[in-house]
Amino acid sequence: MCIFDKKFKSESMDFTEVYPEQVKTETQCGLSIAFFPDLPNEWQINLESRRYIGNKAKLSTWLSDILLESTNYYKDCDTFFDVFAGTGCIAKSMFASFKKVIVNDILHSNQVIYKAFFLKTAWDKAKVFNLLDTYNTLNTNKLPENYFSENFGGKFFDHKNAKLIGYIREDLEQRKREGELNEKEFCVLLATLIYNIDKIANTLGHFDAYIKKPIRHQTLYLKSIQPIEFEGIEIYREDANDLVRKVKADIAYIDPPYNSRQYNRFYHIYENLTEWKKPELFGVALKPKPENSSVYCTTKAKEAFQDLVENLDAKYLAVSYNNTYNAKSQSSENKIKLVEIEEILKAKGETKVFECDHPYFNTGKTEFNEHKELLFICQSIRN
DNA sequence: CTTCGATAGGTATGTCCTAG
DNA sequence: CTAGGACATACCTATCGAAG
Repeated sequence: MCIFDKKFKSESMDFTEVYPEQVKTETQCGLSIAFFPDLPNEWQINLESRRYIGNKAKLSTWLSDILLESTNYYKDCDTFFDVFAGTGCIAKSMFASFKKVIVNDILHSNQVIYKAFFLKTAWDKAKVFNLLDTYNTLNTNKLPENYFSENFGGKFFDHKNAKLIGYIREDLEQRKREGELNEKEFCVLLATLIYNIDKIANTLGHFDAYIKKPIRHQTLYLKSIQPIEFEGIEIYREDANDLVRKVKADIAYIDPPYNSRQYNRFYHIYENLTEWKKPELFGVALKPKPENSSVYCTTKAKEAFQDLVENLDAKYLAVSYNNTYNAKSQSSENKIKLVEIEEILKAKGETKVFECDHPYFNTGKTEFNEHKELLFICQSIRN
């Protein structure tokens, strides 16, 4: 058994003193030490360590600097509202500066991730550790076939890992049903599963398609996520245009999808795993019937954006944009033009634009010689 | 101490098909 | 013809260790 069981319960434990031994222990007993502060990054799974389309993690310093400087946040701003929060990285970077941070995203999986990382409710860490330990030491050869392995085995994951993932998810469901896990504990475990399978998925970062070449086996080992709990967090899973009619904020950050790529299609595996309703699946990529598609990925994007801005009750609006509007492929072309964004924001209030050279990543043949990440800051004219 | 090559990690688009 | 969905995938960069 692991020495951690006992030590973890001790409030006054000196982490630095026992630290090198603990790192070794971790690999042997499968118990994650990710909840311990001051450990090197390779032993933690952070909110940022996730593959996600349009991920703003690398821009968060630039973004928050501009945001905080240009909005006088320290004088009269208490509430930050991330309307399309995605990974939640930008929202997290605001915890130190605001009393209240509101996050919203339509995807179920992102919801679980916010609860796991941010929610400040009581949970039994030792229980979570022990369960992860159990999962990490399972004999994967003896696991039964299940929904996940039957559908995704040999495709998005190798068969062994798919069986393990399906087994763990089913086990979590049962423990939740029996009241053995509270919501926070369940979310931490499920988010941990999501973050770890992200690392071994047979894809190029999303689940719109899988790689057809033979799958290289990688061991699935669950390293615990490291929550950053925040008292002032408020979590929603609503249509952005509905939600803005209900909440108020000092600063609202708007980073919608800008091209026709639907996030619910990219991350259907996580949605499936989170909801665990075992839906019927279609097509080569085994996606369920579309749910929670975004109007921002369609030709109605401009109208939706206009409606959003008009109804948003915030002192400041910050809007992210990049100039990928001349892509060769129609699917990647921005649905809202730069001038349209400017126009809509200017009607709302005084608007400034900031730009940053963002080293673009591109698998295609379109050349973005001057790829820029833009940030609009609009000070709302309050009536 | 410097350079080079291997490897891991991260993120985006190209292209075809079909329904209306 | 158009829009959106389905299917498929590449390339750049940071890092680390070996070699010079």
